[in-house]
Amino acid sequence: MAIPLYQAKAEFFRTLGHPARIRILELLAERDHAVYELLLAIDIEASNLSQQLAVLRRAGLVMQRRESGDVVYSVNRPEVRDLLLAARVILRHLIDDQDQLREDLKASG
Amino acid sequence: MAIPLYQAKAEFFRTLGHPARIRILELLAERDHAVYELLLAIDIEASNLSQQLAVLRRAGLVMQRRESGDVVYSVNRPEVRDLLLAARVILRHLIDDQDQLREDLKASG
DNA sequence: TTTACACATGAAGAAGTATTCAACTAGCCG
DNA sequence: CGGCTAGTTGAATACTTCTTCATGTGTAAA
Repeated sequence: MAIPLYQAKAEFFRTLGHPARIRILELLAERDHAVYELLLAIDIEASNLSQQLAVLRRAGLVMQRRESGDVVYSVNRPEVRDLLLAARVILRHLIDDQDQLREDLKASG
Repeated sequence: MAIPLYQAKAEFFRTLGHPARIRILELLAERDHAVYELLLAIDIEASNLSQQLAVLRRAGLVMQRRESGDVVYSVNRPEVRDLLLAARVILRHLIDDQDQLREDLKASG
């Protein structure tokens, strides 16, 4: 095996690099969700949702269980919440920067 | 414009989803580096390195300046460090989980 | 057991990203 | 200025990842 660590990191970030997977994680960070709930919230095809859930499962980020009829997913690593938060902070700054740039251009042009 | 936020987040994570870019950010999180230093540390072609630096620049994560002859890069958003740290923590757990699984398999098989 | 529903999987074409090569630009020194 | 070195860019091909569709599996109710 022995995958270099920086490659594992890159793979990990790529796992997060999809709009549907981000939404899934954010919903699951709030509380556990059944598949049909995710389906209602996310607006993609059922089979696509399954694929994305499979990606997250393979990465070890979420877990599946069966509960009185339907399949319920939960976040396996609570730290995911911290990560999403850290990302949100940076993104906020990046977007502010962009807005600032736009302002400056408007003012000078 | 008006890109949904979860899409911006996904894009942001994809920006980090490349081994070379991770290494660049980690090196720059430590201290500023000239391009030739990155080149020595990372072992990819110069033009490839430039491409990856361009990706990070476009994302607004790093900055370029010229300093007595050579081009020096620095991290634009100090919070990147927090993010990389949060990722490291999760990754550590994920890898531990995997190891544990391997152990269990070995013990039971 | 048969039917029905909810979810998962495999495979294939479409879409996106990486790596490489060749050509270009910016700054520096003779 | 002319040529040199360091870094960047664009474009082409190779590689990954997405999305969709057809099919498979599991559970529950009839």
